[in-house]
Amino acid sequence: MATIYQVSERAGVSLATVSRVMNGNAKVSETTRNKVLAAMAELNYRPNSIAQSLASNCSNSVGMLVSEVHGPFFGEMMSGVENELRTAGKHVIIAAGHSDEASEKEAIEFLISRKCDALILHVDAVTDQYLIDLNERTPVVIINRTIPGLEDHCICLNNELGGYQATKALLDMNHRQIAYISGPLWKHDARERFEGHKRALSEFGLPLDEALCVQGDFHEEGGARAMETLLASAKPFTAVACANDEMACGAMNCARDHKLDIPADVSVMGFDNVIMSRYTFPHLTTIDYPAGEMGRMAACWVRRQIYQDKQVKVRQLFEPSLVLRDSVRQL
Amino acid sequence: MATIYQVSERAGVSLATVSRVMNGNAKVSETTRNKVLAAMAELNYRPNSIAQSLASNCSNSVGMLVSEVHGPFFGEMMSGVENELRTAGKHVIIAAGHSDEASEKEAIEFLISRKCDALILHVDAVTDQYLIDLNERTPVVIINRTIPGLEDHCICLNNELGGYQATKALLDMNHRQIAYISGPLWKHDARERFEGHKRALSEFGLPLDEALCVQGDFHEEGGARAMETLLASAKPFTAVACANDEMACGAMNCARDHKLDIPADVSVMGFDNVIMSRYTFPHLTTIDYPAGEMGRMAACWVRRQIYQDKQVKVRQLFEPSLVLRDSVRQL
DNA sequence: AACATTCATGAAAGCGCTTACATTTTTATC
DNA sequence: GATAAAAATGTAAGCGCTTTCATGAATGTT
Repeated sequence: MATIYQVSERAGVSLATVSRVMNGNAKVSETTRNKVLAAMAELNYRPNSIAQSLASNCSNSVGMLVSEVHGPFFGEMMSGVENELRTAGKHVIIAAGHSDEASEKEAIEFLISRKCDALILHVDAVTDQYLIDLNERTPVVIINRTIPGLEDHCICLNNELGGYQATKALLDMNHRQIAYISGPLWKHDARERFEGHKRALSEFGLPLDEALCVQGDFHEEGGARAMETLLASAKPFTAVACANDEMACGAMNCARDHKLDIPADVSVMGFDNVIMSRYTFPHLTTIDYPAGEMGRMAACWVRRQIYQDKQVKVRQLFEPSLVLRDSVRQL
Repeated sequence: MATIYQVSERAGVSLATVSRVMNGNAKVSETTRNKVLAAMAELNYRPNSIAQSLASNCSNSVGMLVSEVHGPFFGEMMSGVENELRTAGKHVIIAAGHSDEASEKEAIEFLISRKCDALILHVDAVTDQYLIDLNERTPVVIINRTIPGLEDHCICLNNELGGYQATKALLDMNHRQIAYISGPLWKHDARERFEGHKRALSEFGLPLDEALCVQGDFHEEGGARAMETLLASAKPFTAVACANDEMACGAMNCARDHKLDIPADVSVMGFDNVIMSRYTFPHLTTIDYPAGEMGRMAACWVRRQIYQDKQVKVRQLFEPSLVLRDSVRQL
């Protein structure tokens, strides 16, 4: 592997000059630039990115922490990040936090030890204060969470609005007895979505019926279990809004096991518009969460704020939107 | 950030000694080791991994190339890799190849420029020879493809066997008119699965009916289109084996649009046992592809062969297995 | 006690770049 | 053509580690 020194020798110039033509940040005469370029080509020179990083104190890498590397949701997000960052010549180091505080912190330390220039985080378990302190150590951009004092580092979906839209859609289709399967309420997004649900109800002058609200776990099993609970309670309902698509699937399966037809007997609303929701039967009516685009924006944030690429525009707030499919019917 | 120099100063020893206690590869007396450890702790010292990489010529990073970062299949695989590698203190750089030759090559060059110690590749578009040459430049482990001459670098699923199992299962349930929706036949895995299908048929003394074989694209749309073609051809069939789950979903949707009940009117067999297959209606009977485990094994290969961790065992050949659910019925 | 071994440590030369500063060359100005 | 200013290039000091080789201390041997 050729080094910058051999290039400089061959081109008959100094190291510094070669470095200059590589980085294009200082004037080099047309003649010498061509000599250098020619030497590079002849030697098939590739700069050693590690040496560059050490000398420039910039690793050109950004860490990304997600709850789980698998899972449709994060796939889209990582895909958006990878795409955007690679076109900028940066690379993504992936780590999983498993929604567990110790594990999230450990993953973050790992990424820091890797000298990432910035961290893109989708974390649940860690506190706001931790993130604020972390940001002092290394720049951070946070997806799907608003941290007071760090607002300009957050790429968010209006979860409350999504929760509202979901229940509003049900209400607009004349449902009045609407059950709700929430996510784990210690997660802010779960709470926000639930808030939206309540707002929609109250807008229609309906009280929140505690007996129709059950907490799930954002997974299929939890959705099924929650549905079981709802069905057992004997409280009648015509529709159930779920805080994510996986739980909606669980709920649908459970309902089917009880010989209920969807949507004839009960309508089901999801949230996230995960790929899978197009494959369920019936196809799930849900709220779109633009995860890929939000990932991309997190990457844009990094390009702009860390790599000083002021060309790229960043959008921080995203709006969910209703996706009508077949699991909800008009009453 | 403290450097090794400051640690050595504080501990009253030389740089070399500090380096020795860090790496544990040379004898250091208990006394000095403790002094150094203490100094490290006091200074909250973290070695600079970039400097380590430059000096040791080992980046501790491994590149992983998948077709798409999203997609359930690759999520599992990346998850397996990430897990295994992180416990070994290495990191994963992710890139997407989009099943396109130019794009795959570009991604590989990108990973190489990042000085990855090894590359884990899931590629379709690139030739065997390219991979053989590539392996001379940088160690490569290949998932889901057998390269002649590079067999010991391959982590494979017996796709032919999977194809066989799928059709055999259908035959065992007394289906005799079995349609087949293949993947794009320029992909080896698609070809292999198809071969398995043929073997099962011939084992039962059945001829391959060309009119019942149609080529799909491994995506939902292609599955739907293929089913449309099959239905239009007016050739009767009682079951359809699909080369992956996504196409099976497309086929099921198409069948449903034609008022056919699954599995009463037509049985559908998938392949891959992607997460989604548990959410479809009816739940898809399919062939399990242990993608997560195979990813993990690729990582183990790297640990063993590249990082010389002879503790870890590597398994290179994986067997698919039948997952019985609800989309296939006994005749 | 003299010598050979072994063990622990230190000195210093890289690894392949970037960049501040110094020097030389070119261009502009009168 | 002399001088100043600007532009191009070179010199060399890092960046924070690893590792070879040399040195000195401790131990063993007779």
